[in-house]
Amino acid sequence: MDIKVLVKANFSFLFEKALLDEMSIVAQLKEVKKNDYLIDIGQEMTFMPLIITGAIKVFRTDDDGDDYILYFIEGGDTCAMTLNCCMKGAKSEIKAIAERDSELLLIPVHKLEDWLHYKSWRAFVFGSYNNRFSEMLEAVDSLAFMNMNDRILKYLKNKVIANQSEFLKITHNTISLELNTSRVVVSRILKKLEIDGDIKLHRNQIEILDF
Amino acid sequence: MDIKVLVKANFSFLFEKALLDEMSIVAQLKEVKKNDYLIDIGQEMTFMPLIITGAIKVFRTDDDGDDYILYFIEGGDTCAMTLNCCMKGAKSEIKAIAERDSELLLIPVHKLEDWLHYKSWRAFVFGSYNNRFSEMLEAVDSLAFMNMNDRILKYLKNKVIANQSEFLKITHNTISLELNTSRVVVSRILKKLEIDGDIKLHRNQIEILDF
DNA sequence: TTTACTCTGTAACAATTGTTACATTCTATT
DNA sequence: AATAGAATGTAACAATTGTTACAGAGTAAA
Repeated sequence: MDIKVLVKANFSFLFEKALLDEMSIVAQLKEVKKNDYLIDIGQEMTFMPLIITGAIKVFRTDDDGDDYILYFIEGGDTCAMTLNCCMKGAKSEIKAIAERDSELLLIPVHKLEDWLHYKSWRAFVFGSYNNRFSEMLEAVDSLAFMNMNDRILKYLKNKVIANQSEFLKITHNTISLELNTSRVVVSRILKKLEIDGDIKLHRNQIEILDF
Repeated sequence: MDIKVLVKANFSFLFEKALLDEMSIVAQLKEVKKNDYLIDIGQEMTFMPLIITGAIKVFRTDDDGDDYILYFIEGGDTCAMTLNCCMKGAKSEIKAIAERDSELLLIPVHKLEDWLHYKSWRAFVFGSYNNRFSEMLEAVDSLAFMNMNDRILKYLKNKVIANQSEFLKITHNTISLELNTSRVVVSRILKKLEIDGDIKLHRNQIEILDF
């Protein structure tokens, strides 16, 4: 599809005309499949991704390779980490994986600063920072104040939003890896959630009921 | 003391001359005492604080009033949450308390955007966002990957830096409140850290040894 | 010095989370 | 259909963290 049409269709409510035009020239489309890596810890960012369709999940990883999911990013948004890295040419502190098949618009990093004279771009950049910040706070809230039961339920609900479906194609093991706990703990709690009527368990699939 | 002198003395290595001049005109000095509140959750920001001397600690609070410390901010920096809030006129998502007697420079919020045409200001604002982001990631790391023992030790070491002293005037109970655990757990672990030779315990004071 | 209060130490126990082990069920492939 | 592998269920136990209870030490104020 034509980039110009894509940009206009997806971002005309966000950005002013002149910026849309500039964007059409430099942006390139990238299509990724579910579970494709977008960026890993230590890698350098060369592009800033704007999400057109789909969803991305963002992880923190420790020295042992253990992961913890921070948040999902959905259509019309970007990754503040990119902003972070692009600004100082630093290396990524997170890793990002496609939660499902997604379309991204890639913007060369230097444009990030070039475009700050556009009011709409400034609003977008700062807005993205703020959204990401709020999500980081949510992540801290979960870890600092909630028990495993509630954390898993919250995780599942966020996943419903990211996938726009109450039928989640996911295994207990994957959940345990994304929340940095063990598969047995996840199975135990999911069974409890099912008994409590919050979810319904199937093989490779969890149905979220109380939504 | 004269604001102009203060601004120049503390920020001339950060900002260009024209900006320093503007800052001298609109900034006002605020001195706060240890444990003074700077901002609480739900409050609106009216000023953006730049820290001249001292240190600020930033907390997340849940619905039950339980706190969890996110990070310390030291001299020459600002609170990205302020940036966050100032930008959209939103209410604070965090609370901030003086870790020790501190001097702040208060900048009216609308200047934040006005000054974005200064290259040095843009660098400062984005740099602050990035620093805060990194510290949020550190907070998540602690919660997601570390046990209580290591979290307490890390907390103490950060406190040493914020206070520029290995002799921390603090009670076990205060630590438990800032890390959202219980006093007994803290006492138990501190005793272990003392046996391990990491710290030395005194009444109302903890000495950090392995620094 | 007595009193009241805060701070610290510690034991005993409870609750939550993590680990090991193994059985069963489902699915894809041969 | 037989087989192998993945996914789930669950029991038994371990480790970590949280709670309750109480004793004793230090400190400030009467």
